[in-house]
Amino acid sequence: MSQNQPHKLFLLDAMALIYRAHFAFSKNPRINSKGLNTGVMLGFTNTLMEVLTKEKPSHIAVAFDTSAPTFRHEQFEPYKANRQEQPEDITVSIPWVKEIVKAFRIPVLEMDGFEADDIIGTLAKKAERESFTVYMMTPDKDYGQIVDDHIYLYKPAFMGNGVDVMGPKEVCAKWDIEHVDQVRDILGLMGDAVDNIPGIPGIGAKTATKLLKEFGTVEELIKNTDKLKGKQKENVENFAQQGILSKELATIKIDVPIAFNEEDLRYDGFDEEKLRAIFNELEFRTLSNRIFKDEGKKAVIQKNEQLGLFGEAPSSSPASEIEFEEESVNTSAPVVPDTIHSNLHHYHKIKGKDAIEELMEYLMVQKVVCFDTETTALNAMEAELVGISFAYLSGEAYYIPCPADQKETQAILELLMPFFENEDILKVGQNIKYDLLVLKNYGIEVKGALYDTMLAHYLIEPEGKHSMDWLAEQYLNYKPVSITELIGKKGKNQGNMRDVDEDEVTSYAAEDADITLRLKEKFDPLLKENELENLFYKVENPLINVLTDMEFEGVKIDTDSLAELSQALEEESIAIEKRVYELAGVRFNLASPKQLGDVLFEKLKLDPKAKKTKTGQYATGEEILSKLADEHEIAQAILDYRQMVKLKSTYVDALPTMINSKTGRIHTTYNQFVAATGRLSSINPNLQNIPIRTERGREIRKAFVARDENHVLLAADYSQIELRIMAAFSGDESMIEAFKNGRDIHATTAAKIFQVPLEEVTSDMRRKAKTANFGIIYGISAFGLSQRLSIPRGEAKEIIDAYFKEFPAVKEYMDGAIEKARKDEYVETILGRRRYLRDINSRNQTMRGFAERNAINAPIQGSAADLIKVAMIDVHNWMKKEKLKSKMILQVHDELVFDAHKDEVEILKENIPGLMSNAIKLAVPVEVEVGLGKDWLEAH
DNA sequence: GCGAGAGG
DNA sequence: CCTCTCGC
Repeated sequence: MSQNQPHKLFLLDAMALIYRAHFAFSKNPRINSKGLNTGVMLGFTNTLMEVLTKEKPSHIAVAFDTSAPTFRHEQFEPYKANRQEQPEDITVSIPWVKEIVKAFRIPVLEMDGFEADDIIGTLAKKAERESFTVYMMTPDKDYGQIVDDHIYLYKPAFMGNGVDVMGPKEVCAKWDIEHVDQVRDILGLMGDAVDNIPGIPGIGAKTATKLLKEFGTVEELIKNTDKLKGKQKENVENFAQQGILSKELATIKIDVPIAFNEEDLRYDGFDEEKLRAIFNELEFRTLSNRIFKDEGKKAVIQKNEQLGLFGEAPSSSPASEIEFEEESVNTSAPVVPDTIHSNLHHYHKIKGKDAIEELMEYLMVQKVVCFDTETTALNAMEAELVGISFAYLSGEAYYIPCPADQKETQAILELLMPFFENEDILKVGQNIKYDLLVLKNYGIEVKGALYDTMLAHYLIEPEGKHSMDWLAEQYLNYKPVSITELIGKKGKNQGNMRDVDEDEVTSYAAEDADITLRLKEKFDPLLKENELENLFYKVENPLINVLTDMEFEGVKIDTDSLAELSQALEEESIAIEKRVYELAGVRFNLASPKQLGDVLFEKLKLDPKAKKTKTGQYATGEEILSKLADEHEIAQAILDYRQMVKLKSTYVDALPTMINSKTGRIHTTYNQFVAATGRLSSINPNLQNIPIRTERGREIRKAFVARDENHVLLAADYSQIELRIMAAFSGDESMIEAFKNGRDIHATTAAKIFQVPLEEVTSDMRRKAKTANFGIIYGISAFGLSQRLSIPRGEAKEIIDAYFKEFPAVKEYMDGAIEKARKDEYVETILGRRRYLRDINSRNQTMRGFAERNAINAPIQGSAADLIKVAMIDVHNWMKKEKLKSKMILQVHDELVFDAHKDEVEILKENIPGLMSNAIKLAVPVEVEVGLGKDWLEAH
């Protein structure tokens, strides 16, 4: 065999896997029509199939114990005597399992006088010498002693735990020992109740570890009892022999007289006829369909052939070389992703009270359960439930259809209520806020901690895609059933989940829950590695509940005043449009920047050096038109027209159409996954860009009103929060000083950079300083500042130089941030939220510059986001604790808006600023301003 | 997909 | 610097 071909040997401990399957099915036994309990056979076959498809061993064997006594019984009579009588189901199942293994054309290894451990231990060591990578598949911890550079302990997935592959490092870490050999010493000292290995009395896992750290082996310990004290000394001395014997019993033999013959263990595919016959006998119809179905067969068998694994596939196939150079099973991803057809799973449809109640019994004893709702709409506030899926074991999921009859659905939910309201079960979901909101509309308040896989990935890879399909492919090499297959492409003609065949929805929904759960397993270690656990568990996940409540509440708008405004804007914009055509001397589409550009710069020739956009059009942006406005009436008219059209189309006319017919209010959706800096964003509609700067814009703000006469709007906003964070991070004395004394920060900045007393700061100086302050936060350049202030680049540079001279710590901080980014390729916020800046070392000036500005801006903008997120959680919890009637309804980056009950205005005003200021401790005072009013403009 | 403009 | 929505 050439070195190019894979040497990947899997050795399975049949007995251990059989016991495992037995216990997995002991709660709900599977009895076939002949009264045979087939749970063990099914569980074992599934595990075997999973190994073959997922890990693609080149060689494989299954080892069994025999009933003959082994050398261990001869050494120590009570060995394994403790073990209860083997359950009858297992005794009956063993011959079946052997037949199944044989039908897979996998060798069955057994030898009188030796246990499966010894056979596996011996073969593992022999195979390693033949340059195999060996995986010992067993949940039995004793095998740790055999683990070596190329021998791994492969614990199959079980009860919610994913596959666990342990090399020497992991084994040593698990027991806190120096060398894997010491697994024997540990077991020798502490004993093993299951196998009735006695050990030394009074020594458990902890003491064993401690003693071995000092003495290394059982033998050395016994020689040095003089270094022990008291009862421990006595025990070790009195039971020395028993300790030595225990170690011997726990030692897996590696010199069993068994030959290692490579060719015998090579896996060549299964015997279809035989396997079919066995499955028929056992009545494994689903499994049979899956394996023998044309698609399934292709996936299982041909995939392997492609990889050059089986038969006479050429050994020089480049794909196979690349594919199998990998050492670790986790990285040897197959080329073709698994799908619902090729992957092993059990997806069940659960219907009827009895079945649901039975499922509930299982759910209620879990610690971690994933669920997912299927609905009729994308908008959670308008969606009806079509079904709910649950998963708590990888590869296993349940789907409960919910009928269109809402009474029946309500009755189903009644049965599920104890699960959703259980405080102790971790609820896992992909974009779980959606599901919470759907359920909330059915009157269900989901309680207990949440775990959103989308959110997990957002923290791990802030700028990545977080859709389930994408994550499944990336992390699980799995291609889920696509939603378009079920309900068609997005858009007008997209079907409704309600109309899809129930079995198809079952597969789809159950798969979603299953995948989500499996993603969690992948993300857990990544969150830990990147130190994101605190942010994830303490901030982002708890925030989901806050956002759910806010979205559920929504906000009231005054449609009458908007209708009036619409009318006024309509008339005025038509008048201005007319005026523009008069001035231009031609009619054209004013709403088309392309046509406008041609009219302004080709026909009217307003600017011979007119700038163009990257697509070759003339640029007609606000900045450009503003410059022309002094000389040309048309420019100002266009600006006015644009403003009116913008306000009308984006707000005045759009908002009333977004009112929910049931609640009469507007419910935005807060997106927790899109802003790379950690901010929230708001869509459908975006309530984070409601106008405020212009007179007309403020009219729109006035239309956001309190819920009724008993309420007012209360707005609380952080004052200069990003600048304060900059001051705190840089530690700049004079900036911190200004904040501590509550001075006008922009005026103070102006006084410093223009070298005048505070009283002599003009409004123009203040404006420039204010722009400079914002620019600093954005990691600005002299060019950027000159643009914003419409001043020459040289003057802008002078301002920046003066700024850095007056605030030297700010300059240092900025340089340090870029330095850190260059080293780590990421920057982070106060709570450790990361932003990766992989272009920071790019040779492309533009890309590098962009990354450098981000290195400065991201930690500041992101820390401000961290702060308000924590504040939202704190305020929300406080309001809940106080059982207030008032509701938090909006968040606009540095501002929170409340629908405040008039009776509670005082208590809110007293508590909210403090909760917001103290959410995270900063080295500068954090100020919060509170306003009240019947509408948002007045409150702000 | 882009330009423009609303917000922070 | 970060978004979202509109109309072309």
